[in-house]
Amino acid sequence: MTPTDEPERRLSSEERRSQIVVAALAVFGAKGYVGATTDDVARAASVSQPYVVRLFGSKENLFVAACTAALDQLLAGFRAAAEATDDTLEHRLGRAYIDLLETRGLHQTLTHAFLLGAHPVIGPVARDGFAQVWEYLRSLGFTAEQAQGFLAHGMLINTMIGMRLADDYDVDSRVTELFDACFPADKARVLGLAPRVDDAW
Amino acid sequence: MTPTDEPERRLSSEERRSQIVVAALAVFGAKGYVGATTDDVARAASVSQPYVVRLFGSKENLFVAACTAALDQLLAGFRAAAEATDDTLEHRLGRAYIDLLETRGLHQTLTHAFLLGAHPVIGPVARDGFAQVWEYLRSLGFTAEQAQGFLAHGMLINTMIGMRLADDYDVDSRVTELFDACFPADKARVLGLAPRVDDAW
DNA sequence: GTCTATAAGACGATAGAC
DNA sequence: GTCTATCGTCTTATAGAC
Repeated sequence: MTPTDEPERRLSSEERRSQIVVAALAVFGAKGYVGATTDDVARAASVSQPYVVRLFGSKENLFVAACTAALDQLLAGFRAAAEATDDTLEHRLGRAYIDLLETRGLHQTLTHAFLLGAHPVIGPVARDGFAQVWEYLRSLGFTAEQAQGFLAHGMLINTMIGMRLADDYDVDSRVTELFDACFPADKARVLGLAPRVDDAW
Repeated sequence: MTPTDEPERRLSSEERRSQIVVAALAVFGAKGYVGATTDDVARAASVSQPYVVRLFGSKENLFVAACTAALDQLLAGFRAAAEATDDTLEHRLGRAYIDLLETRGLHQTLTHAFLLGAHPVIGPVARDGFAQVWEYLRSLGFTAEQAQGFLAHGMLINTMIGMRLADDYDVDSRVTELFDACFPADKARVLGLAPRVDDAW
């Protein structure tokens, strides 16, 4: 009988699903919902393209599943940070947000979803997900103004990550200044975690 | 001889180009670079699809042209606001940014470009455009922290517009609160100008 | 649970007429 | 300056074998 860590063993449907969702986040994050193909995702997950479609029913479902997974991870990260006691609550949450860069494509997949508000299926998912984050921040005691400032900073981070601005750090002095202003504390960590232009998805 | 305002007269190449760019901003803004087709743009501009390709050479060129036009309008709006004297400089620029919602799709086309940093052609265009805005703000006397806060707020606005969050205003109380926090002064104007879910592009 | 083969459609781009 | 017709490619999804 094959040991459970054997690489080529058959995986359970659930294992494959979450494995494919991880690949989907990276691919959708880099290329967007329409720009990424189900074949891109399949290759990144080392399975065949029809199997991806078979497991999720459609590309649309896969994207929604990826968004849901991203939001779950985001809220889980926030919850863990909220329970810690070092530093300010806002700083802890901010650090948690940056730590999530380790899940490649998470921020950008969500950002892509946020941009597709006119899409009949993705739009509602995006609005609902965003509202959940808003409500969670408010439930932690953030005032509306604090929550707004926190989210604004987050959206700027998303933009810089999406632009692959880290590639120009130290090369282009204008960008260096922006990074320094944005991440007074953990600039180094951001530069280490940020995806780069030639990162494969 | 036909008067110059005759609707069906032949337009000069330059006139058509800018007319198509206007249509492209609306379409790319709503559907994204890959999601929007050259035929979508052609229909929105009331010309044939091959003609759009003929005029711009490729869809990629058209998108870059749309981004350039968006950035030009943005900087022009900022420059005009900088020369006024009512209100704070930051408030004037903020109002100018919101006024640009009248050019349908401008903010979102730029945001889509910002998300495609990994794209070999669009990525550099996005990074360069963003850097131009950053430098302009700094040249106006904004400190790095002020410019960062201003841009962060702008990115949050982009997100709310992209999500079509205005559709839920007054219906969904969570969103109402966010809007109120974001636009203490000109909430009504934003709600009036923001694109909605069923806006045709 | 996973693959190969493939059908069906959509899209960007070219050719060529007017 | 603008259109119609069309080619070739890419992509999602289905059928069916193992």
